[in-house]
Amino acid sequence: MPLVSGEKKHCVIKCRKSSAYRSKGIEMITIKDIAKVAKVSVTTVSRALNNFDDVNVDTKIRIHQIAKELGYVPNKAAQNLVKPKSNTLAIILSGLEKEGGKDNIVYQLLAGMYQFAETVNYEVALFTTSSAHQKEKSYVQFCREHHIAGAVLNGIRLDDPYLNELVKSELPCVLIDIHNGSSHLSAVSISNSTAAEEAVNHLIASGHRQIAIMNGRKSAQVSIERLKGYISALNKARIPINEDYIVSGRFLEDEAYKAFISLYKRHPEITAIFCASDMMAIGVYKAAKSLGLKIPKDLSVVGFDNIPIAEHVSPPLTTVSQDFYLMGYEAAKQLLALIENQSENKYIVLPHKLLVRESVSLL
Amino acid sequence: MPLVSGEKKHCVIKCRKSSAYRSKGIEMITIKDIAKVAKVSVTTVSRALNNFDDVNVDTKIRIHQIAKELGYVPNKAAQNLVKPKSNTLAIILSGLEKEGGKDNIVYQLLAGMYQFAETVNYEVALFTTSSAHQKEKSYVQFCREHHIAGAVLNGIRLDDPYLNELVKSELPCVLIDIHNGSSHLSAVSISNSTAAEEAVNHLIASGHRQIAIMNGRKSAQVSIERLKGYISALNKARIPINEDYIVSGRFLEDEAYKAFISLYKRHPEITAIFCASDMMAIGVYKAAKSLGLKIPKDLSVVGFDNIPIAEHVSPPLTTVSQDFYLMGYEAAKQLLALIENQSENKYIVLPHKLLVRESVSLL
DNA sequence: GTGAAAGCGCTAACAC
DNA sequence: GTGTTAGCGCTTTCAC
Repeated sequence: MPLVSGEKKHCVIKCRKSSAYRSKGIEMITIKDIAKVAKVSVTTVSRALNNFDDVNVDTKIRIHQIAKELGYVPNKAAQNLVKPKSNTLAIILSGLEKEGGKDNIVYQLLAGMYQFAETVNYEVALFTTSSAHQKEKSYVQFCREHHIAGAVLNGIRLDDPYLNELVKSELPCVLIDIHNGSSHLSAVSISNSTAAEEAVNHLIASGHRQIAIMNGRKSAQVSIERLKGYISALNKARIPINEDYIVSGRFLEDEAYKAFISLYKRHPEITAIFCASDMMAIGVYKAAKSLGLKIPKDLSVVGFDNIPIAEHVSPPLTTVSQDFYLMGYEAAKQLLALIENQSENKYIVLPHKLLVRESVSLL
Repeated sequence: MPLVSGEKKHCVIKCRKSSAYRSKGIEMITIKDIAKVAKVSVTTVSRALNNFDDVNVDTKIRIHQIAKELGYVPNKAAQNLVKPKSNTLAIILSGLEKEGGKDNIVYQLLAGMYQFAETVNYEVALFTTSSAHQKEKSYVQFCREHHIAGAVLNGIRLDDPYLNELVKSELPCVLIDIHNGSSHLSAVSISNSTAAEEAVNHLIASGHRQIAIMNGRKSAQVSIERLKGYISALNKARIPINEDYIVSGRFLEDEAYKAFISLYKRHPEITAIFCASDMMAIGVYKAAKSLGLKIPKDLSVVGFDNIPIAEHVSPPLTTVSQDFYLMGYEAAKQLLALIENQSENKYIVLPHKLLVRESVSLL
């Protein structure tokens, strides 16, 4: 049928042209092009490229060869459209702010997650709930739009309006630092209360009795846990809790700075402070300096996180170390389990470690 | 025509089902579903949702309403498949390594880029050229697969095998820290040679004559530029260049530590060192400590980058500050210009600043 | 072992 | 102002 063949030719030429246009000059080779050169059908090309074994070995080799020569690159959009399962994981962050990266936490999380994703041949997409789009687009929406298999969430507040939607949705999810008992949600974190308790115990063991806590945002579950640990340590040592000693720096250096100055003015009897993050500990260091207090002689401080700066401040900061790289890695791993094995949701508790440096004095 | 209507119903039910399967329980509402409820065609729905003005206002409102009620989320894959222009930018990093984030540079770049992308309603995809996939997948391949409009590249080596492919491809690109004269490539960086020259001048002005340089990897263009600045400063001050004073720490703290110890053993007459990165300066700090050298009394050091740690080491590090957030922002901006306006490629030079702290002594 | 054809969700001519 | 239709690139029944 020469007529049909002629029609086909015309069609192909049209396709080529439109392809060239659509990607502004970057010619896109499709399986159709390969099929044409190899003189087989697109079906065969597809099967060959996907290494099906119901295709002749020679044909397969030939097709792979041609694909390579033509510089064929599969079109993910087309694949996504047609494939039931996605192979991309999302990491959803509360935000990527100019001042927010100093603690290196997000970077480590990302690195761990990418590392794991790579070993299992998954891709990862990064989504931030930034100010501008926050109102318009929810996490679930983003994930659906992008054909995402599941998400790891970090830095989400307990009162986040979209958290609830997520819990109700069926999207496989792993929460970092939030332990919530929903069936398709897993969680990973260290034991924040235990870690905080150890930190405060260290202060107590060093002879301190007037111990304050610089806590983080109330809307963060870790703040709640760390406060719990602080209270527990004090209780066990039969040290009365002074509500006045509990202040918040909202995880911010500057806020902590201000909060400590105000606290110290009211309570100069304080000899030690436990900070729920190293960034806040640094704020306290600065406040102490401006108050003329020497650390650890006049004030002992313990931090939390072990960020890169912690070992470089003077005196080096005693702190609770967390492995955020591992956390990202494990979160991704749990996510995959949720996605692939339909496995039960789990709550993974990672190890932590109290790093004793030089910011605590023996009283 | 009740018959037709009946058929339609059947069809929709089928669609629903298969949709449910494909996304494991997450039911995907399509414009077809909306069309059915609104009793209009998919075209009308599409036009309404995209805010075309050739659709009746009431219909439009009604369709938006229904879409909202049904929880409709557009399918990006389908859109990408059909739309000629993409609205996603890529940021390609040399790697996301466990130990690599301490300097906070990547985070700032990301933050700046995301910030800009958001203002212009673009998305951004992050791609890392990690060890495992490096051989299999090139930048260009990734970008084509993902229907990406253009890319910002950071941390690419001059000898990167894929850099060349990129230059030859027609993908709009912005290189950070590499100034290359290709027509569809823009670049953004500070003036590294000038900045280095200023840093070394500061050392010279403080009375130093025996000045070493701890340079970065040779395969990085910034290393070349910073060395240029070092040489130029020395030349202008008529201080002879001693090849032995030029060592490399490959931008790594540990390498710099070792390199400095070895350098100092050979040349104890050195009174100052210019480091091409703060991380290396920190390595030098440690080396100095283990050598029993006091900074700045016995050794003056100037760093480069102004990473968060720099102000916290003791003594606080005098360094050249770069604004990486701005760099990411500008890179994305240039990329957009390249993509949209078909604008000429440009080389954007960002400002830098010598931050004098306390690591340099007056000789 | 291979091909024809349908269809994923969406947009864009083109007709009415 | 709205509907019909074709098609984006790919995978996948189902025939042969």
